[in-house]
Amino acid sequence: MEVYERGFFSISESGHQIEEEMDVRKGQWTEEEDSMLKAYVTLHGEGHWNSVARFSGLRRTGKSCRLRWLNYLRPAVRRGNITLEEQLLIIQLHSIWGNRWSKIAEHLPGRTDNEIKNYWRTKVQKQAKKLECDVNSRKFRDALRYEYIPRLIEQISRAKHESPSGQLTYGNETESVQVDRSLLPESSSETQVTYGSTVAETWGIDEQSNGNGWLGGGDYWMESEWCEENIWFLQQQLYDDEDTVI
DNA sequence: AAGGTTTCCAACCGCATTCCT
DNA sequence: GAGGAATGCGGTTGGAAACCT
Repeated sequence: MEVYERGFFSISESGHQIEEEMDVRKGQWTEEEDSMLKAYVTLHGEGHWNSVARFSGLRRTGKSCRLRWLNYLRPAVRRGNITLEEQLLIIQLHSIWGNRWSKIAEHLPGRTDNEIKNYWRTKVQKQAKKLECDVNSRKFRDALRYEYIPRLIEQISRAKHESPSGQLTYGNETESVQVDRSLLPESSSETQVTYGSTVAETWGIDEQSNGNGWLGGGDYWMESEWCEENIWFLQQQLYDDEDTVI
């Protein structure tokens, strides 16, 4: 169903402000709108979104055009599931920056802040809820950092060795993700996790195994790792730590 | 098969920040 | 420097798809 709302387009033209009232379309973008936006931006470049909205023939607001381009149409945008390495990065970077999604997204080539935010809410927060603790609580963070992630890495390594070729399936990725050492928290003597290197290095994964350092593309989604066994394990850990972790 | 519920993600909204005149 | 427009960011929501009963 098409949804229109009466709204104003406001643009600067030759130093003058022009405002025009017209119907503004809302809701899902159609293929036709996508092609119009793509064609316009390809020709004129990014930016000046209100002008894009006005002159491309799209009955959308500048904001809407910008969002659609950045989150969906931009050639650099990676589609598909968040890879394991990306998941690890997100968890790690979130522990440093919190909900600063755009900042986190800067370190995940082709991923948008919106995608990362959605991932966090639908996957990570959901698990925190299952564990009956707040996603931002020290408990949950420590559980992830000291127990869950190393355990995850162990499982990956095992899977790696169990695969017939001795290698993980990486898919067709060509980009690699690295974590800036300065962005990482201090390493802890209490954990086997050592921060301050590439993610692969950090968790003992052989970066050379696929020739490009990318761990993604395979079937190693976090979803599959949040199995009952892991939930149980984390719950036990949380209860065990009840007195020691504030 | 049908209806209800849950999940997921694209897109909207409002506020903050940056840019421009 | 001030004011207004444009852009960016993070929280929230609506609805389609998937799943369950």
